[in-house]
Amino acid sequence: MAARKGAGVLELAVLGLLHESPMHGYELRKRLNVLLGMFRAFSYGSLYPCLKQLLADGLIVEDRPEEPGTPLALQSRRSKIVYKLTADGKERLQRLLTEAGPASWEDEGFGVHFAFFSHTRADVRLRILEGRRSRLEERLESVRAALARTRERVDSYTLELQHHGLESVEREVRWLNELIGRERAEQEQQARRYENKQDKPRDRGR
Amino acid sequence: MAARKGAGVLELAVLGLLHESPMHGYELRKRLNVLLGMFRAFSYGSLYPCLKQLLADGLIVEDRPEEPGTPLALQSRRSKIVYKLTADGKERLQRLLTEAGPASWEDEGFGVHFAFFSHTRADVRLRILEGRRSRLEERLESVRAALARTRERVDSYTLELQHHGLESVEREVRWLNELIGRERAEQEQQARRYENKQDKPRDRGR
DNA sequence: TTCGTCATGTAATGGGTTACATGATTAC
DNA sequence: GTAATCATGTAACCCATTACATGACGAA
Repeated sequence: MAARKGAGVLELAVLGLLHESPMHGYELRKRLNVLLGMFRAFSYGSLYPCLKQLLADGLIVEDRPEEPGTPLALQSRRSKIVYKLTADGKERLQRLLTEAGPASWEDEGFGVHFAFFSHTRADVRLRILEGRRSRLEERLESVRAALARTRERVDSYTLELQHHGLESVEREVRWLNELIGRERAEQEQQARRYENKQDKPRDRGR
Repeated sequence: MAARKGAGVLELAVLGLLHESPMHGYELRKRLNVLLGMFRAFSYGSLYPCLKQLLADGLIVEDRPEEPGTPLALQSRRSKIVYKLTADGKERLQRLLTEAGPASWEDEGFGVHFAFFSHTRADVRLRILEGRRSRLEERLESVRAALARTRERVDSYTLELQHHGLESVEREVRWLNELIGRERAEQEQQARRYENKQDKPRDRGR
C-alpha cells in the first residue's frame, strides 16, 4: 500500500527491462544506456538505490547464485545478483504503463514510456503520442509568438539557436504525426477485423 | 573569494541576460524561457534564490525604483526590483564564458553557452562547438556499437526510438559541422586581415 | 469588484550525480 | 601478477522543481 510517489523514470525503466528478462544491476545499466542512450544516462549511484527500494517494496526479488553446497567460508563472497520481477512487480509495471499522465510525455519520461510501447495498450499508446505532440506544439507556439514579438535586436547566434531548436521540435512533431497515423490505421484495421467476426455486418463504413 | 561552485547554468544565463540589459526577476524568467524555450524552462523557485545568491556575492545589485520623495508610509510597498551587473559580475560572466569545460558541451549547458556566443572569444567558441561535436559522436558510436551487438530480438518500437534518436543526433552533428566550418572560415579571414596589416607578408599560404 | 497577469518570494522535496570504496573475474 | 573490466555499493551534495503564500495593478 502506501502510495509511494515512485522513483520517477528509473523505476519504470528497471521494471520494464526486468520484465523482458532477469538481470543484474551492472547489465541493467548498460542496457538502459543503450535503450535510452540518445536521451539520458543513468549512473550506478541512482540505479542501485532504486533496486534496493524496489526490493524493499517486494516488486523484485534477488537471486544470488550461491551453490547450495558451498562451504560457509565462501558464503559471503560478493557475486552477481540477478533480479527478477515478482507478481507485484508485474502488476506495478502494468499500472505504470497504463497511467498515461503528463509525466509520460514530458522530455524525461517520454522516451522511457515509448521504449515499452510493445507492452502498452494501443489506446494508451495513442494518448501518449498525442499528449507528447500537443506538448511540443504548445512549446512551438509559445516560442514562435515570443520570437515574433522580439524579432528586433537579436544577435545571430541566438537566432541560430532558436532556429535549430524550432526545427528539431518540428521534426519530432512530424515523426509523431507519422506514428500516430500508423497507430490509428492499425486500430481501424483491428476494429474492422472485429466487426467482421460478428455476423450481420450492419452499418459498414463508419 | 571562496571558490563557490556556482549555481550551474542558471547563473550563467542570468548574468548573460543582465549583461545585455538590467531587468527584474519576472521578466528575466520570461526572456530565459524564450531564449532556451526548446531545451529547458526555469521556474521562479530556482530563479529567485539564484538572484539572492548573486546579490549576496556582489555580482549584481538591486535597484528598487523608490522615488526619493516618497513618504515613509509607502516606502515598504513591494514593487519591481531591477537587477544589474556589477563590475565583479561582469568579470565573473567573462570568466564563465571563457572557461569552456565539459559543462559547456553537455546537454544542459551547451544551449546556454551557445546563446551567449556573441560575447564569447572566437577560439572559445570553436572549442565549445568541437567539444559538443565529439561528445555527440562518442554517443553515436557507443549506441551504434551496442545496436550492432544486440541487433537480434529488439521490438519495433525500441528500434523506432533508437532510429529517431540516432537521426536527431546525426542532424545536430551536421549542424555543428556547418557552424564549425563558418567559424573556421571567419577565423582564417581574420588572420589574413591581420597578416595584411603587417608589412612584409612573408610565408603566405601556410 | 473581481479576475487575470504581473511580481516576489519560501519550504519541502526530489531525483539524480560525483566521488569514493571495495572486491571479483578475465586477458595478457 | 597486473591491468582492465566487471560488479556492487554508499555518502555527500546539487540543482532545480512543486506547491504554496503574498501582494500590486490594470481591465472588464
